Amino acid sequence: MIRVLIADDHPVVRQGLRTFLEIQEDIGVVGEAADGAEAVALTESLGPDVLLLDLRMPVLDGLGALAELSGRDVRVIVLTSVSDRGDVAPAMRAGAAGFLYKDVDPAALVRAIHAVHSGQVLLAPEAAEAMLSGPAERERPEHAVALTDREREVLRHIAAGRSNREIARALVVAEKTVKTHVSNVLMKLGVQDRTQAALYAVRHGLS
Amino acid sequence: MIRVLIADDHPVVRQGLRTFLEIQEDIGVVGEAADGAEAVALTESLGPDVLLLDLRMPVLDGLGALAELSGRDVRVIVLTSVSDRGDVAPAMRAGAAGFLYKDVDPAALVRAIHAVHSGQVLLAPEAAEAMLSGPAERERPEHAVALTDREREVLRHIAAGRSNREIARALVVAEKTVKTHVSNVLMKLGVQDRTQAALYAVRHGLS
DNA sequence: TCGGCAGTTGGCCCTAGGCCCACCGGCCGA
DNA sequence: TCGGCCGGTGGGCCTAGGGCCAACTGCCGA
Repeated sequence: MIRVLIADDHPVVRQGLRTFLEIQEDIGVVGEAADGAEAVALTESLGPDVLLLDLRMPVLDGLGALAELSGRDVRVIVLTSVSDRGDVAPAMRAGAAGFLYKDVDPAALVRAIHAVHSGQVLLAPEAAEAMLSGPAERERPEHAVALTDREREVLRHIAAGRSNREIARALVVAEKTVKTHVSNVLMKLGVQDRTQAALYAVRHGLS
Repeated sequence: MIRVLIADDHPVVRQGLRTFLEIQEDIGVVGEAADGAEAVALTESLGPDVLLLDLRMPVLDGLGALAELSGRDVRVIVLTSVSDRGDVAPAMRAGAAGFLYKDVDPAALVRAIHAVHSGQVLLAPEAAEAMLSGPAERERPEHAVALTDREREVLRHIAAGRSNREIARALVVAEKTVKTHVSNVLMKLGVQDRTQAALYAVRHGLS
């Protein structure tokens, strides 16, 4: 009997998975978590064999949960609806044993649970491709994100770890001007702070 | 019915695999090849769905056969007895959809054939590890830098772009505690702020 | 037993960072 | 000509971040 914990912020998804998995002979659902932190806590208290883990969740996202669970005796299958190539390698590196998308055939999901439970690692085709092409084959979302030349320049400096003051000195403008550009960059990238912007730049080859 | 071709230079192995696979309901063995070149030729003439391919074979080895079969409509599972990490990435890059060792549990092999036939990619644990550690077998300067376990954990969260408050929530400690760890991490890494620490972590494979 | 290490937490404080308002001038296409 | 875009700048303000002090507990080896 493989004990499975389901972590997804959508109750419908959790219910659907639970219903389907519990009609399997040798799979039992031991619990459900609605966010990453709860997933970690329940993993510790319930001791599941396999954790089905969404990536986009509140409080603590899937990658954060993976980091917390590093070293734990649980096999994690990432089950995500978002096809972001940039998620695959970090998730696998953080310890995921499977990376599947939510459109996976249910029979294939059951097989994946077995495979992963037996120690193997399993990837959806797109995820495998993302892993194989590696970090070099990055999208260039600056074309999609529409940063101005100046904003791009400021982002490069952020991604080099510089402070606003240092950037202002380098560009020979007021620090206030840099702050304006930084705010615009953060807004356009949809991130909260410069650290996330720097990570974004590195991950998307903007640095 | 999944049509399988078996390529291995040992008759006993071929016979054993054929016997076992043919008692499966939905798997049929369409042929056996004793070397890489024969594997390629039979793949072309018999059109199997899945090829079980040994790596160490005469005439043309497994990697060579993979290169020859590139673009063909066949899913290849490498089944090798040799645990050579250096074989994994080249095989996967050459188009293998699975990488297993000959000590694989027979039930797991059947599942692997199904998974691979459905388009997924599946790796034995050791093979997955070889893929993840990658060619850039980076130094792990955390050993040189001497971060404590907790500091390393906090650094991972920083490198995921989280705020002190978020990290505190995730680790179930006071924000003040996180700030202390962050300060220690910054000092030990010799950086000024969290952005630089995050970049350091990413660059040195600590994330 | 004692000292060092790790983890935790508090008080205090300063400033870098980021948001919200506003304005200016130059350029360019409708 | 006018409006939008871009780059530049200022005022004001709040808080997240980080440094500097301190203290406590538990663990473990000398």
